[in-house]
Amino acid sequence: MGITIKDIAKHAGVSYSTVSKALRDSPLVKKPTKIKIMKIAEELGYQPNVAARSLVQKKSFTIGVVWPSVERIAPSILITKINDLLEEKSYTTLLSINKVESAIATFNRFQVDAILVFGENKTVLSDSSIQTTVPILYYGLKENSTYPTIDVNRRKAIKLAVNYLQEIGHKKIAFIGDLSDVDPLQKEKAIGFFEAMNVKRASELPDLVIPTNGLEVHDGFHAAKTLLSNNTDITAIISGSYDLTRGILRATSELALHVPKDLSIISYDNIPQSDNLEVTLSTVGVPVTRIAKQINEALLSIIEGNDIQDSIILEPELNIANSCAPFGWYD
Amino acid sequence: MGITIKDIAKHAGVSYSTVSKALRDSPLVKKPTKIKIMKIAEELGYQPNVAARSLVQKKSFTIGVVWPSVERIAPSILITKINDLLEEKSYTTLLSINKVESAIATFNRFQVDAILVFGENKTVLSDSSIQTTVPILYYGLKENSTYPTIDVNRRKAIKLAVNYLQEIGHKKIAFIGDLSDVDPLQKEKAIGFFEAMNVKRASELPDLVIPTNGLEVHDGFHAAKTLLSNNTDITAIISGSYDLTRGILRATSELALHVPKDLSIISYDNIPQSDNLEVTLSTVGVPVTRIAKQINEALLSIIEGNDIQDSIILEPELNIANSCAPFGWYD
DNA sequence: AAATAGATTAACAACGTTGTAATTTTAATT
DNA sequence: AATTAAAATTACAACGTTGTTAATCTATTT
Repeated sequence: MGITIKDIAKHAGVSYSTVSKALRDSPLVKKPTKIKIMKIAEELGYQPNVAARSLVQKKSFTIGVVWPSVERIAPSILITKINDLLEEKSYTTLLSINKVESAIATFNRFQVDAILVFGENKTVLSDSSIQTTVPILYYGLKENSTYPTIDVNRRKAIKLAVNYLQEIGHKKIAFIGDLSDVDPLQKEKAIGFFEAMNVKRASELPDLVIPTNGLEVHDGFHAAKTLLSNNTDITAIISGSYDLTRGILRATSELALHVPKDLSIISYDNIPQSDNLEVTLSTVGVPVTRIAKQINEALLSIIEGNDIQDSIILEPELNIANSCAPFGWYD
Repeated sequence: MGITIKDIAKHAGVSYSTVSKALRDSPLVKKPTKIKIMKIAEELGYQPNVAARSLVQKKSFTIGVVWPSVERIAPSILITKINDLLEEKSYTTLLSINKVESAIATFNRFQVDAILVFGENKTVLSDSSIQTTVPILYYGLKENSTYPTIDVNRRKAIKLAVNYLQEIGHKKIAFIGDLSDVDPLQKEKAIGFFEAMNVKRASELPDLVIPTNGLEVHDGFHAAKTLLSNNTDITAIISGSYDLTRGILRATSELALHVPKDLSIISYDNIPQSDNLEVTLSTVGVPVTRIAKQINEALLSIIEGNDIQDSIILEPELNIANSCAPFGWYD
């Protein structure tokens, strides 16, 4: 069907091994022949056959990404970034939306060079259920997995936020986030809040912890409305995600509350601000670009066969912008 | 690295061609040997090498999906469905989030059996920029493409909704949707509304057409709030998407309006209702399961080499549930 | 002009699998 | 027990590519 190097060889009147070398710009072939061959390849619309190539090279220059939930928005920005970085190194990423085990099996059959698994909130899978000869990297919470993992210290992130707000004088600090048991990633954030506030559980701070049932904009909107109509003495809010924060801002503007004059907000997530919100957000978290870079490096490294140090926890940073101000600043 | 059929052959004391046949359950090998071989394969954790297989079979049992925007939620449900259907036929789907041209090139190198391109709102690409020997199927609006395309008659869908509402006595019918020029798919819906209402453009129905700047829940929420606080005589709303509808319902409940008593709603999109909204929605559109089935069939068909009739427009259907009622029904 | 080193090109095995043709084993018939 | 047909197994080429080794060409030196 497709054009092969043999077709090109015939057209060019050379052997097909010369064509192979020419196309990969080997120094073993003379410039003029190289140019001639490349031109013919171009004309014929030649596309190298990965199957054949990876069969002999045992390399496909492809990274398989296990992406069990296409529906989440947050990780999308991250995967796009990672994709771009890998493209620079002439790697291609391919996503699978199948169940983790079967996605990994598929990628093994395809002999991808590495597999990146996005830690799923629901399924924490045991290593034993996985069969792979391709190296695997996890992104997300490490539970009982022994595969190398990259994760963010979410707990510390929220603590940073609490501590900062306390330093600048805030006393009544609320937390809006998803506390549901199913998502360990979200739970980490809540625990960070509890620890920073010196309590053990949500019930000890009934007025300050507003659980949402998701991470969408309207979840934040509703939580904020509930919170702010009952508790007028709250001076600062920590939000569990970027989308929640957008909802919170929507609520404040509806209640005619000015940020940061009437209310300080620090948001988890450190993604480039796409929407034009009324204020630039103070955030806490690891910038996606940094996460992407780390994952990229780790991927490249495990491909080389260098076992990376088993687990990398990225430390969050605090970014102060215009959504928070010292307590009493405007009085 | 990986286990090959030759390894299995050695363990089983048979030739590797027997192993190949045994693993594909060929009638050419005796049952006992077959069983023995399969057990060994299982034990060794054998994974067939797609590269080698597709090299000789010229088939990879894989469908490449060009997925330029991982961030959209609506198509996610669809692709998940398609994935499931194809899995039944032992096909695997792999997504690429690269630019259309380069995604198609990648899939050609991988010798996938077919490529499914999700029509992107922004890029309407010309055929000439595409180099492919793998058959392509488009989902979405057909512009100047000559590739086979499957699309939904969005214009007619909205008309159906308008006509039905008129039949049951509604006069003041509003439309909430994205009218921005960048997305031809959304524009089609608006045109459907204009045509059904016998006007040429939005400006002729200033109070009845509420443009949103997106298709998210809060876009619907805001549009509905604007609409309903200015116009108390509106008796029915047609919504451009499922998410918008969710926002609209949020607004009505906040304004203490009862659906369908005070307001009838018909929503575009026909997806299985996951959230538990207060009412079951009357919808207009093509059920995702039907779209998925069509795409699935078309894909399988073009793989067989049967050129499908160039373009398939799916006709929408009206589903009446509890979110709309005849005008004056409750008086 | 012959010899030789260096540059360029060609030949060919290998990768893991499948399909076909060839061979061996088994069972049935005489 | 010898023949034969059927069943089961094996051998081997092929898929498109790469890397290594072998062959040829070119230019330089004598």
